[in-house]
Amino acid sequence: MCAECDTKIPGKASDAFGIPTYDAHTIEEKWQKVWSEENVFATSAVSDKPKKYVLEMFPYPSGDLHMGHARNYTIGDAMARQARMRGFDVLHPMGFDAFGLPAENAAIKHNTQASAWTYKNMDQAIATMRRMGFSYDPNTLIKTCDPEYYKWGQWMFLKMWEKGLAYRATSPVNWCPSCNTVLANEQVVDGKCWRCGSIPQKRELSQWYLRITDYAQELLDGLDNLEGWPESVKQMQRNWIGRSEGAEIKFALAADDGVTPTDRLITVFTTRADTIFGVSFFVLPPESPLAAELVAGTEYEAAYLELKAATERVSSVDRQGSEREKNGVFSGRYVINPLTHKPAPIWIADYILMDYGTGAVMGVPCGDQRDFDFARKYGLPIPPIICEQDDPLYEELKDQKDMVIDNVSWDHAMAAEGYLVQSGEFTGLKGGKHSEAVAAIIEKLEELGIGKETVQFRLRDWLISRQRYWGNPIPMTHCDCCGDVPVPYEELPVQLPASLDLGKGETLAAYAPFYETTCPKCGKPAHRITDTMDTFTCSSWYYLRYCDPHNSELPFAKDKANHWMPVDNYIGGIEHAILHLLYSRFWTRVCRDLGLLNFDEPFTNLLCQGMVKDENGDVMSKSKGNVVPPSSVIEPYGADTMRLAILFIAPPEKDFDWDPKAVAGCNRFLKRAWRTVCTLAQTAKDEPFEIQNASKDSKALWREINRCIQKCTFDFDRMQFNTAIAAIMELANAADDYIAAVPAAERDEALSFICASSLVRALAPICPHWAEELWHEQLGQTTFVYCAPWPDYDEEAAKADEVEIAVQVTGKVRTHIMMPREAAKDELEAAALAAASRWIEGKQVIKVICVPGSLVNIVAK
RNA sequence: GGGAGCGUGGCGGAAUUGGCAGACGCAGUUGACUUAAAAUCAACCGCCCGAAAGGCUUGUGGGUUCGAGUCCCACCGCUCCUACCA
Repeated sequence: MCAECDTKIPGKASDAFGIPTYDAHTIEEKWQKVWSEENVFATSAVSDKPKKYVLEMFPYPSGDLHMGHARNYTIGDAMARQARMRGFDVLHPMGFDAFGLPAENAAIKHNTQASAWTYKNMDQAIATMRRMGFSYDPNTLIKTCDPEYYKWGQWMFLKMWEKGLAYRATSPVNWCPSCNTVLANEQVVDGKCWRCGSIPQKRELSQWYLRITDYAQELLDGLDNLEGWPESVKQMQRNWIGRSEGAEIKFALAADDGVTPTDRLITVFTTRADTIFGVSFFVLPPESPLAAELVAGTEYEAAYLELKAATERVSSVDRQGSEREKNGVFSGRYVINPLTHKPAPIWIADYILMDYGTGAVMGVPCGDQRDFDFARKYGLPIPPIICEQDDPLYEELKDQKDMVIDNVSWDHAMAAEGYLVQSGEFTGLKGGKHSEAVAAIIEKLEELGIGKETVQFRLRDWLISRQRYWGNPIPMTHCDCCGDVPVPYEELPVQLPASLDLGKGETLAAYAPFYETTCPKCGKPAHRITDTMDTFTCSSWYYLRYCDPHNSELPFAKDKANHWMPVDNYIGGIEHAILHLLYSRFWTRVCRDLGLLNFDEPFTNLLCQGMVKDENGDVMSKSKGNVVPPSSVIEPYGADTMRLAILFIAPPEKDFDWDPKAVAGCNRFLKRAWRTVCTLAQTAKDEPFEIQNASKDSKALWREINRCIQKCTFDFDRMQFNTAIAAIMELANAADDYIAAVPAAERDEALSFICASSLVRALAPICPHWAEELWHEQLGQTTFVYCAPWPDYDEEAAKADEVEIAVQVTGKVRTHIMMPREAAKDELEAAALAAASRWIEGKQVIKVICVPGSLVNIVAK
């Protein structure tokens, strides 16, 4: 910059001391061009070095990248670059999750093609990635909407079909009326569509599923071994899989007299078999076909139909929540309790779900709050069958022969812990989930052949059909005589037609050139399946394709996947804790069982980065108008300041509030450290440092260098970039102290070089352009700093010869003494006692604790 | 209702895992340079009392220990996830 008029002076500006100005834009453009031309980010050749696969979750190209992407990719890029410097073979790829509904909506709005919109956005995102200096191998750039990629998704679908892992079924599904498609269970978030927030409707449709429930137990067990995953994510997956241990129990339907058991059995699932003596009613959901059958043609039918209609009118979001009042009607029929042989009335109620367990529940108001609420509302009995041992009720009821059927003083169900009463031979046993009472009663039921121990999962099969255009077509045909017939492998991929006019409302289902086909089996005219696959199928295996991105024979070669996988560091947002991360764990296991690879888990270490919020701690959003685009930092300060700020302001897993002042502070540091390196470079010589003859100042700086690199190396390993940067700042401060204290002519040339080169290399993964420029122009290096070795450190050299020892008297720091680092315990003790004489005078020293190199605690009374 | 996590200066956050709390940075105060401002540089910067010596301090209360931000128990507060899942 010109000091007078603030315009930029072309060429290399420098100050009175011959130090060039730090001009971020010029050097960033310069090195981005060189890196690209020299193809320096190509994946390292497979060698005998250890491998490291660093992966950031690929973006959906909905526009340009935002701060969340910038943070995600900066973390990964720093990891990948440092791993390369540490001597790993590194795979660091990037691509795009390019199928999806926003492209269709944009195409309609702007009267263009979904593909055109998608490719344009991808180009823009690629340009921003380049401007950020990210080190992606361009050879791995996968776009999931390319036929070379989605062909293999279809291929794997067919393999799953052959193994029975893909199937078609008709069942009630979540239909989003705004997106005009069905949604997977995982995609109904808070009772709303995950994408648009509309409330899905239940529809009975024939849809395609992947059998993820076959892997429920394995997916659950696998979590225990994922030590590199955040506990919160593992817990979310555990909850989602939702394993419940319990029992299935058969209740006989009573004949019309209400007391005589018939042969017709109705099965319930319960986790609380111990409470079976407290069953005072029985409940079916309104959607239950059995419920409809029981009331058909009876006086109860009208009330039932009304309840059913009312339930259907209530949206699923309103039906959820325990606050909602429970509604039910009596069916007129009874079941017989298999242990008490007493009848219980069958009710039909809206708080029971058709698709969990067996779709029938035994009502135990004493042990379950929901059943309790329902019983109170409809005046059903609440027989006490469980209570605390110190409750007077316990003594009263434990030997009771005739059933006491209610205790009107109760206002809520009993807590889980308690002991059984009024429960026949089981009275006195401890009840609760997994209790001895549960075990005893299940044993009894099994003996009688009317029940068995069983495990229930909450996880449902993965519904992958989408009635949308911009996705991967399901490679199946339907023939009137042969049924569902797979498209032969040699005809893959089933190509998406490019010319669909979405603006005119054309859909795949109504587009004859797409759906008209012939049956691969019998050759007669047939109908192509027009559903496309959920985009989460595309993102469930992209990390495998990166290992072998151009394979035309297979999705990926087994040896390449086995070499690079699993991903060593996977970085992305917590919003994928269930959806993407669970699907990918499933898909990897399917690939394993198809013989495509040899491991179970795709991601060894997972880092969920926190959100980037605005200055007030609010989430950035277009509607709030508080979005800070990456360009607003890159333009004034450059990409290196942006990268430094993102990593320095907060640890990666925490949310961070955008603070423009702190960003300016990071830019200030880069400028200051630039001057520090340039100043050191003026007296630098690349030769070994001789510590023996070094001055006191030199020795101190040498120690700081080693301390900094040790700390930095440790912090990179645990991905705590904020403290790594703090250590680099400390070294820069120490170097400034050295420069201030020692005149240029007296500076140690070897040390000057080592210090400058350590600063440059330690910061290189974080601020690569800054480092590359100084590495070449100030330190005269000819290789790329990207390929330079990570600086070494000497643990011994990082320690001071003389250390300050804290002297405590009974746990309180009173004074400090300087001691040689290797001082023996008795020396330390003697020195400390002398130094602390003031505080221990007249007291008796009971004992002295010496922690070498740190402190002495004198316990005195 | 169930689960997970967190609580440290004015702010973001450190603390080598039981050993000197507050690293590093932001903000702030004072000074230098400047006609002035910005930028830059230097010093200060948890709270209280004080002339000094000192005392207090990691949400609150208790415990273990020579020693606790860190471990244990109880409570208070916040955040996220999940939910008529039987």
